[in-house]
Amino acid sequence: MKSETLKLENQICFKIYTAEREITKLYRELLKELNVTYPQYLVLLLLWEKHSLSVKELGQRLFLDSGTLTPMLKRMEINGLVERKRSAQDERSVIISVTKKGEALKEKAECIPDQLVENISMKKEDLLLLNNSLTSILNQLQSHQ
Amino acid sequence: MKSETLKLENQICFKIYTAEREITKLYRELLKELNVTYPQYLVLLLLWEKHSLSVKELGQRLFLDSGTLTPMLKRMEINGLVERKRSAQDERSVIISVTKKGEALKEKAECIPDQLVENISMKKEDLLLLNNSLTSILNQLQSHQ
DNA sequence: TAAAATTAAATTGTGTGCAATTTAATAACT
DNA sequence: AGTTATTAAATTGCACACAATTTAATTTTA
Repeated sequence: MKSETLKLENQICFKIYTAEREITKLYRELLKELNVTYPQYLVLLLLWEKHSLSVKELGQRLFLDSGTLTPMLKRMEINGLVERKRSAQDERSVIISVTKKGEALKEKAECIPDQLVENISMKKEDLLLLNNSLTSILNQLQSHQ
Repeated sequence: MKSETLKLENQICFKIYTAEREITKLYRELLKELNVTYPQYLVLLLLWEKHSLSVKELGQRLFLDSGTLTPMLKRMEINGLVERKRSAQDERSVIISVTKKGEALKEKAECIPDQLVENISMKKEDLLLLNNSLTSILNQLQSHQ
């Protein structure tokens, strides 16, 4: 009885590990035209909403630290998608804002969610179930910090 | 109506992306004593069952290619966990076998699934639901190769 | 206010993960 | 048999991801 649960646990972790890479692979294809990675796309999604966010705020929303964000944002800056400048109010903070070029990608990206739905092609009901399950396990995982 | 589904899609992908990192973080803690990473632990799980597998077979089971496996297996070899030798039957193939030291880790690892269950602490019923949902989306994702 | 503590990014170092290419061995074909 | 095609690893190059440390700025506190 117990060992079933243990095996199941392992399966679930491995499946999440595998699903993450499959999703990244799918996004790689969909984002090829925009010349951005999936994590960069996540940053853009936030900046298309808010225009400007500090590195700290981006980190809080994406659960990423400066060790990941700093070099990634520098690459996005080099590609002309974002600007980085120190906050005048607090010189410790770095404000990231989306450039016109970055803003322009929003249009090209409009079709991506549709394409994603096509590729995954699951019933809305099943997607809701999956969403609820993921919310539940994320709450558990993140409750330990 | 459609746009809700699209948003949901994005949420699910981001949640899987986040959950994968939270799970890896949890495993990092649990595997610290064994001095292996989560992907290395997955290799060991297979080798504890089969003792010897080719790089190709490991890749098929873990959905990883030689670009990932070769350097990882070399690190595991350096740490004395596995041996790598060319197959006599087919010199193209490299056979990975677990060493005594690698075998010895199996005992230390016995408690990991229990600790995992403790940390996640979800009802078996919810775990089954999540497992089914993940199987479903993985089938969808992997059906496109 | 001066020293100590905290905070935000950046940096350093290690380990994946994968596309693309290369190398070597085997299989298939003419 | 000799050429071509295929296959299995390895290699190269790039982009995360994160622990640990460092640097600089701001707060807190004595």
